This record gives sequence, C-alpha cells and structure tokens, in this order.
Amino acid sequence: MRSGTFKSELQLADGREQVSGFHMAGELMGLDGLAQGRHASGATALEDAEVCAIPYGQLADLSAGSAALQAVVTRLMSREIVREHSLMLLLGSMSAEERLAAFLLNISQRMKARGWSPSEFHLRMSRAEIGSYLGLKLETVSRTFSAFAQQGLLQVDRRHVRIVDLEGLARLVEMRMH
Amino acid sequence: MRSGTFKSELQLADGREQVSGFHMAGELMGLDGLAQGRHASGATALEDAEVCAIPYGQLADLSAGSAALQAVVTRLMSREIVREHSLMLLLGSMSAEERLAAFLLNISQRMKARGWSPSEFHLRMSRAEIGSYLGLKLETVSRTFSAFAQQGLLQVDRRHVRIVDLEGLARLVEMRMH
DNA sequence: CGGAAGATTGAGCGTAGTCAAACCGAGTGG
DNA sequence: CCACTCGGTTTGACTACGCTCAATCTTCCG
Repeated sequence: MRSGTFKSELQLADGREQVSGFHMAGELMGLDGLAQGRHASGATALEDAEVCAIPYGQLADLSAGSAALQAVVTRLMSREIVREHSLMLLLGSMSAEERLAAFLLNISQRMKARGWSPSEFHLRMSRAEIGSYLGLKLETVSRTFSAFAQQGLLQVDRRHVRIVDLEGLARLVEMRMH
Repeated sequence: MRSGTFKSELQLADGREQVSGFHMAGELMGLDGLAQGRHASGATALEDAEVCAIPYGQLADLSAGSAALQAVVTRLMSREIVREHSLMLLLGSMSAEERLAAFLLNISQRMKARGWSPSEFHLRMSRAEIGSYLGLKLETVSRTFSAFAQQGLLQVDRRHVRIVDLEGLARLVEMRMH
C-alpha cells in the first residue's frame, strides 16, 4: 500500500463476515492467499488510496532466484502469523474496555511510526467495523468510547480521537491479570 | 510430529497464557518463529509423543537451493494463517455451543483423516485447555458437553466422546447467521 | 485409607448483547 | 432556505449468556 487505509475481512460459507485487520500506508496485504492461490480474505479501501500490486507468480519466480528476497517473504508471512496471535489473545481473553484500549494503542503506535501525531487522529473506520474487528457489537464500542471519555482517558467526537492519558490506556491493557 | 498430541500456547508479557492450537501426528509446529528467530508460542506434549526436529537454519539453507522446497514452506505458513483465520472467526463471533461444536467437528475430521474413528475418540486435553483454546471457562465447556449429551448429540464420559449426531453438530455451527 | 487433580453441577451475578429511540451531519430536492 | 432522508453514532432499558464462587463427585495414586 502506498497511501490510504484498508480493511480486510474474512467471510464464512454462510455469508457472514468479520473484519480481520486494518491496514495503513507502507503495509503489505494478501499474504494469506499464497497457499491455495486464492485469498481467504477480501480488502476494501476506507478512503482514497494508492496501492502497488505484486503478482504472486512473479514474486515466486523472483524469490526462487534470490535467497534474500525469499527470506523477506518468509519473514513477512511469519510476522502476519504473530500479528494474528495477538488478535487471538485479544479475542480470547480480553474485556470490551481492554480490547478497545489495545486497539487505540495499536493505531497510536502505527500513526507515530508514520510521523503523524500518536495522540490525535481521525479514525477511518466505523464503529461497526471496529466492533467486528474486536469481536464486539457497535453499541458496545460506542459505549466504551464514551466511558473512556468520561474517565478522562481521551476526547472523542465521532471519528476524531484525542488520547489524553496514553499511560492510562496502557495500564488498562496490562491489567488483564487482575 | 511423528505421533502423540501437543498443545501450543501463547503467552503475554504479564504471564497469562492461552492455548493457540492442538496438534496431531503428521502436523508441523513452530512456523511462527521464522520471522524473528524466536518462537512466540511454546508447545507441550499431552501424552507420549515422537517428534522430528527441523533446525530452521538448515531448512533455510536447503530451501534457498530448491524452489520446490521453498514453495512447500510457503504453503505451510500460508495454511497456518488460514487456520488462525478460522479460529479468529470462532473467537470473534460464535456462542459457547457453536465453539464447542466447531471444535468437536474439527477433531472428528482430523481423526478421520488419520484413519481413526471420526465418531468416537479420547480427548487428550483437559476441560481447562479446551476452554482456553475456545475462549471459554472450563465450567462452561463442561456444561456445554452436558447440554450436548442431553440433546442427544453425543455421549460423554470425561474425556471419552462418542458423537451420535454429527449432522446435528454441523447444523449448530452453520446456524451462526441470524 | 487419605489426598490431589479433574470434572460436574448449582446459585447468583455482571458484562456485553438486543431492541429501540433519539440525535447529528451531510446531501438532496422542493 | 428549509424539509427530508439516510448513514452513522449515541444512549437507554432490558435480557441473556457466560463468568464466578462454591460444593460435590470420580478417578487415580501414594
């Protein structure tokens, strides 16, 4: 991805679907399709975006001749597995507040890594999409945003978020042991 | 893995851990460590088992010289990603009954693929481990087993399971819509 | 026999889901 | 310019599913 924001989503046989990730400029999407030559997930742009397509066949041919390129592909796939691991932990054992806090911290980090403000940003996705990603209903996401605002952790106006107490959010996520 | 059964589990900074998969004879474990040369998950045998270790360095060297072997590794990693996708869907959007039904159907399929009975088997893992894997508490797992038995879907005696109505279980999982 | 680990079952509680209403901002058309 | 619609968001009231705490039971093992 050159610029913009994407969501990727999985879908089941019965038609229901679930957001499996949000992607920002500089990231790579579509690693999941390498096995059976068919993607398990679809991707949708959440705003105007620019991408650079890498045909798998060509990538395979090139990396066959280059151990270095091959290692890069392997590392990217492995990183994707690690990313999914943390999402599984989130979905398997965290409360609504912990999930949203983890989500916001993740966005914050990625904004920072791109030279944007880590404490103030505009979310590109709807409450429903966030909920689908976090395994929550949209009402719960909305309520949790309000709760955070009330606790003085952040200021929210629809999709605009200003993180006031970053450490407070981080403490929330790490208090998962209790 | 040559024989036996393993569980693999992730652990967070705070010490809590979650079962991320159960593995049976013929499967490969440890793909997640290829990126940073360090495994994100640990593995524990649930019964006597035989394994065959494949040092990553040697695998990397070999596959650098063989496009075919490289393709195999890539496909295995991609398959792991797909496997995790279905677990994410399970954790993100299924009820306790649906989760346990999906789990049992998965075990059943894998037993069948190995030439064992798909309808009667001995679980190698505790209720707590199943719960950790499915994002449920052990009591909920136990209760759901009892509920299935009462509904005539299966017979349970501790870790011994006999599936009576396979289609009934499958129907449960697919009714996840509405 | 006594102790420990795992499993089952019960009672009560709490978090997140469901259903519903109201609100807000952006666009559209009379 | 205002009325209207529409998608997304917020908030409220109520419900239900799964969690917590606790007791009991079984099996295994010293």
